[in-house]
Amino acid sequence: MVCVTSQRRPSTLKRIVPIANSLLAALPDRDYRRLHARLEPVTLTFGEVLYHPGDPIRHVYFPTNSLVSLLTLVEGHTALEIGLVGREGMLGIPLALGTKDSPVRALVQGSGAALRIESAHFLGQFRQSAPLQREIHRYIHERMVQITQTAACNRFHHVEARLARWLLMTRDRVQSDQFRLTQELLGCMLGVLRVAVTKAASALQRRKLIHYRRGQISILDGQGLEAAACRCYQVVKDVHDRAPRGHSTNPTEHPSWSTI
Amino acid sequence: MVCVTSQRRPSTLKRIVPIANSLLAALPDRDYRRLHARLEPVTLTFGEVLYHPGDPIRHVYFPTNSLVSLLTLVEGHTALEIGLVGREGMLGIPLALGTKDSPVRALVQGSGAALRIESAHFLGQFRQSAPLQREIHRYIHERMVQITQTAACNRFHHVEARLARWLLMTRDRVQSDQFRLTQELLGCMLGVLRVAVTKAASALQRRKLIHYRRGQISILDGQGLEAAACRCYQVVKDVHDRAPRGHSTNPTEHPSWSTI
DNA sequence: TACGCTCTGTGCGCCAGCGTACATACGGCG
DNA sequence: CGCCGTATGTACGCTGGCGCACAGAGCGTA
Repeated sequence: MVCVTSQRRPSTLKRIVPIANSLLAALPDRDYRRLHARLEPVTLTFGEVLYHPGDPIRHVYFPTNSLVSLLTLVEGHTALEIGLVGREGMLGIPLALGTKDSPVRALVQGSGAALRIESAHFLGQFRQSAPLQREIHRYIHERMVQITQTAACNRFHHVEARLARWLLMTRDRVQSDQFRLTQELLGCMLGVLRVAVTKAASALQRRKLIHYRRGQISILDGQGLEAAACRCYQVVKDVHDRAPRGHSTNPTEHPSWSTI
Repeated sequence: MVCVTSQRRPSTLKRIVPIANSLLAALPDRDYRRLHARLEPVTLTFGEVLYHPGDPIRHVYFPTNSLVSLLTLVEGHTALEIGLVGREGMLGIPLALGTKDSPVRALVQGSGAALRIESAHFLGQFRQSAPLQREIHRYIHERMVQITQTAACNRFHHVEARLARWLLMTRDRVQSDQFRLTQELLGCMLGVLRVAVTKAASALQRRKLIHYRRGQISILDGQGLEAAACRCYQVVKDVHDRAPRGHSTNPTEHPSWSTI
């Protein structure tokens, strides 16, 4: 596991910490240290909105154990989720692509920690560090695949399968079989009415795949849930797992979402 | 209008030609010339498949007056379009992001010309030319917005509005009010049955917005069609139109899709 | 303990799009 | 000219999700 000691510089992190974000963990020490000087640990709380559509991006965020979902707003309509970002990713891709404003809303879905860096500093680092560019480019590709798959999934698959997929994706990112989430919110994510979520969730619960109680949800049978989900889950996961990443000293270092 | 003479090098293009692809046209002369040595003019014909999902990308294409649509395949299902590329864009984004394989199918929708370059050469140029990087980054962002909007559109809007949007998008890219296209194909694009397209197209025709006859479609009333389409059309168009591009000698050079 | 808020479950009429089948129109070709 | 393949139009039963309304259930708080 990659660790970094902040011995040479007075840092906001006083102790030896594992790098709990995959993008950062994949950087060579030299590049990470440079970045680290500008990184600020923050706590994200459920419901917080990090980006509003059309507003300038102030910070780039690297979630560690928090979870953020990206929503697109369609004229009056309730939102639709088009991306889910956890420790495997980052928020603020448009900056890396030369755009100042976020086209989407970033909503904190699971409270937790993240590292953030001011936009100007991020851009400076991004220009300097080829490894950072590589990692971020890889992640952008991953996210494009994710959006694409989600688009098709939303079009073709039924609520129950999509719900199962969403739960699995969330599990992978928070690395836990339990998390908080109301059906109301889930409706937004999936772009369906709350009642549709209720029906689908009830069905999954009857099949003993999940347990649901007042916003607290537990996955009881991951295998079964994967079977209930559409293939879209595997497709996106495969793209992530197969992607080569990091400074290739140890290729087995990052085999899956659940590894740093 | 930007023109390039190929006076200093024996070139595949023997005469002075306007650069009919926006991405290329936005490059400074120096960068364009370097690229030009490796560019090969090709003719794309309707139905041709440029990329198969999972296969390595052999060339990067810059359509000039051809039209290519990007389709994602979902297990057995008929395809779903998630991008439409004309003279304003390029094919082969994954290469620029460090991935060798195309995740989507690229299907030639409208016969016409394009410029292409071998992947290895493209990567060389991409690494060398900051303006090329800037342009492509801008375009990647544009395309992410496009996919995002399409995802939401496919979820929320009805076939008739989506059809209208698709026709307008195509018009912008081929710069003509007429083009060939069967309802069968349109069904794939929109992810609906052919009969649904028939109904929607008939409705638009009854309203004198379009004229349809055996695969030959004409837009009669662009204004009316825009009114019939969902806002998604404007949203994506605005992102394109507002984006600053090119070597900023003449900012009014590229106000819209219909300008080089 | 009682109230109120939030979250979840159920019912019902409605409609867009599905899936399928079949009918018609156009146009190229022998 | 007649044939055939392709493109388009129409019909009909089915179903998933919409939109709305309302009922119960858990939990915090006064």
